[in-house]
Amino acid sequence: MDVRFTSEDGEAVSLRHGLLGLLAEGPASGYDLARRFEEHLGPVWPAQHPKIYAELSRLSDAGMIEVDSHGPRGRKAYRITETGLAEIRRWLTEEKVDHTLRIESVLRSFFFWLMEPDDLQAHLRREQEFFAEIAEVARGYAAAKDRGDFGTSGQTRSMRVAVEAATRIYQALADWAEWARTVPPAVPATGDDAAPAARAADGET
Amino acid sequence: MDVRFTSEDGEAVSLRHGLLGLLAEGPASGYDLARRFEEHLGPVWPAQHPKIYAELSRLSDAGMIEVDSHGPRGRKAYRITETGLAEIRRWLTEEKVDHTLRIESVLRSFFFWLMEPDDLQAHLRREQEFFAEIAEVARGYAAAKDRGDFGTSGQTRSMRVAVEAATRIYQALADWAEWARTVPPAVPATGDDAAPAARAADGET
DNA sequence: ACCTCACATGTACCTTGGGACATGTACTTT
DNA sequence: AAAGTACATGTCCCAAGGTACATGTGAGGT
Repeated sequence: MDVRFTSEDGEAVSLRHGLLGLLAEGPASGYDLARRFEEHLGPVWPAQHPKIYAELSRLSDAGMIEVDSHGPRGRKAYRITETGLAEIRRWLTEEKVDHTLRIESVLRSFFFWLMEPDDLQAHLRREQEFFAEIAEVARGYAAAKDRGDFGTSGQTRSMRVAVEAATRIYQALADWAEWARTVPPAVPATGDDAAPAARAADGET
Repeated sequence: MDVRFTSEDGEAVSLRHGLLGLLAEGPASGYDLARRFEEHLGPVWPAQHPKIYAELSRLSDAGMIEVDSHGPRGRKAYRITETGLAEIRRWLTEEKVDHTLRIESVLRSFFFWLMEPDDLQAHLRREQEFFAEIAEVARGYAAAKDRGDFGTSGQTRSMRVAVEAATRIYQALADWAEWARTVPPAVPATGDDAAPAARAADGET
């Protein structure tokens, strides 16, 4: 077949491999996958069902997956093929990892100096609470896995590893937000005007 | 003016506010911004110059920025306007934060069970080294700021906060990778075949 | 018998992101 | 004087993401 998957040099695409990975656990329909994406990968990698169905078609055309069964209301479950399994294994071992973070909270922090100190404090408090909360949820989830609530299969162990990442990252962000609240709000500014910027580099043509 | 920025309900767009934020520090050209994006926000928020120029045009049309000066080789420096400054402040204080992580390393971990134990160990070792390395770089950068190498302006303090986030997150990821290496590689498998999956739902057409 | 809700799959459109390609200018080195 | 490099701005196209819209089915309640 001739389907072009990776533009020329072989860049990776996430949704595709996410779907292959989930299908490697066993057959599932687009609907199932949409839910599992939301439940399991949700906070880490969002995916909407239209994209999922579209991607499934493409994967099917490429021979990476095939229809496993037809169910009640038009339900179509897909099964991963040897080709698909080989592809996700290749991706996991050979394709280099994209390490960019893309965390909006962090991006925003570059511009904290533009915020009123009070607004910033309130913002950081909310952020801290939020991150601490999901960190706690993640910890609870990790504990359940450690108790063996979900068995000891390879999938479960991998989930456990992923959950550990979530725990640590969210906790790190919660700690960070807490720490950030202790950073003094820069020099006292001019007094009458709270806007410290926008003048700079006085005009020449 | 009538330019529609945020599709209906007011969703945020990152590049736009990233540019506004950088311009709030003072006038800069597209070229400058492309470099600053790469140097400062690089690992957190990648942006290519074509997008930057395009976005600058749009921001200019919207009255958020305006041409500040013309330089040597067609160089056009932009300056943020009051409107633009108000917009980024509004974004910072009013717009709710998107907390999704989108970290490929973590996404991959969901599928670690598909990897050969040896490959996985090698992978985790590389990941650990990589994360530890940038964490160290970030720490060095933080130390330089703490020594006051870059002054004590609001911008610098915000940068310091952002760097702290990078430090903590990368360190968390390094620790996570190290921890993950100690997780036993699931049940011993069948012995003759190292591929534990892909059979499920055994074949009929 | 009807209604409603969860299940299930898709199309259409618009925006965003990324890479390739194109163009031209000033400075610096040989 | 020529050549190379860093500066500087952009167009074009395709892939990917996100939202809205459209459609139909089966199970369970009233």
